[in-house]
Amino acid sequence: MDAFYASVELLRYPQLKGLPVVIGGGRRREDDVLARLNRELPERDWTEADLADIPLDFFPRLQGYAGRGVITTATYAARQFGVGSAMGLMKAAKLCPQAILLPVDFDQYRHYSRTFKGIITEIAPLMEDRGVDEVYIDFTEVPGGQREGGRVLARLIQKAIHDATGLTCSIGVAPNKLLAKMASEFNKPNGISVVYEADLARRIWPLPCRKINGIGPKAEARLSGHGIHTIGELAAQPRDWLLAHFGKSYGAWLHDAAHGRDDRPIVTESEPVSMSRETTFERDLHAVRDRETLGALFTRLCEQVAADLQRKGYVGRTIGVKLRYDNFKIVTRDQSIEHYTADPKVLRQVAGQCLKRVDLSRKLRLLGVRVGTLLRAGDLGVAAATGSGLSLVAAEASSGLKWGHEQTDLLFPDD
DNA sequence: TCTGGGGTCCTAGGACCC
DNA sequence: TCTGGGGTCCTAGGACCC
Repeated sequence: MDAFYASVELLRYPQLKGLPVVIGGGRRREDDVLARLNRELPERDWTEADLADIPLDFFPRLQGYAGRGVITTATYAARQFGVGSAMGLMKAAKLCPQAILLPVDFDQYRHYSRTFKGIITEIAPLMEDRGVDEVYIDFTEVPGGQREGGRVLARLIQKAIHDATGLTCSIGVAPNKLLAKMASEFNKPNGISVVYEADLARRIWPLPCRKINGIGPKAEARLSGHGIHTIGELAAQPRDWLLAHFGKSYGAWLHDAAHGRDDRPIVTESEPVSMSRETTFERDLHAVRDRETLGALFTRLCEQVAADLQRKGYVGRTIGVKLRYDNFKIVTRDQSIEHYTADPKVLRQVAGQCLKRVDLSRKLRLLGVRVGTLLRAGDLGVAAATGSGLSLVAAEASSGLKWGHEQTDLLFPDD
């Protein structure tokens, strides 16, 4: 299989090119650049079309930021100061106060995301969605896909995306998804890298283990404890040694990954497993002292999840809560119920029961509500009828009359 | 001045069933 | 007194990714 990994760079203001910019936060809507322009320079009707004309002075700065937000993404100029994704904005403000702070605008991202993916599927239909700004493509069967090792097709996709959106895009091309993802990082932003199997030792092995998609901070630390820092050092470990120290499954995967082996196919369709909503409070809350605030937030989270389920056409039957205490410890509780639902009242009731099973003496920082074991709402009747019927038939076929009859009552409690 | 929100997948123990 | 093996479902926690 030949794979592409493409990710777009979501920077839309040409006048900010080369400047330190961070995107994040989101609570301070008054920071929205267009809103502020229309308030302070009302003689012009500022719209999306005028983004390139916005004077630099009108962009808010990171300096003085107060709040719990984190950085979603940052320009390369900002990263020079040591700021980057997932860093707290207040810490970033210390490192780079002059950086421009833009709020996250999910509606806008979704719009650009759809456009970007639409363009790609027109050219190469086998696309795997990996989030708002990233995709894998299998271009083995795309006409002309093999020219210059895929570079020609990559340039075509880059140009089409830029023409339609003004966004730049980094692309990695390799024999599989693992290597394509690593290749896409070689030449950012707006670059194309082609990595062949023969390049493994020269281009992949010198990289830190952390560059492998699937090795996070914990695994990196453990490897480091064994003196393993680069992918080459990882590849040099005997397979049996990795199995012994990292388990049968993860150890084998580590060994394969270090040797550039990956046979995962491109997955073009997938069903959601769960849906959730969570919120970090502006200040830590106490279950008793802030009971009303917390109760209202809790109800709202349930309503939001219910609305998400309904909008997307799903029901679920495992309902749970997530709490993060002021010491950052996370606990979860969930409960499966008999009937699938997307009813906010049912969610609130069951989630409320879950909440009773956790320690509420510590102050809370975050509260979340989750629904799992999802089913398409349209398949609800089908599952109730044929699902149960089939299991009954199977039971009778395998064990005769011994317990087939008593099952009948259990399987159709409401019919 | 600590550290968002929305996901997936894996592990592991216990209940329960055959 | 000691004792199987396989399977599924449920729950809790944790690593990781975008």
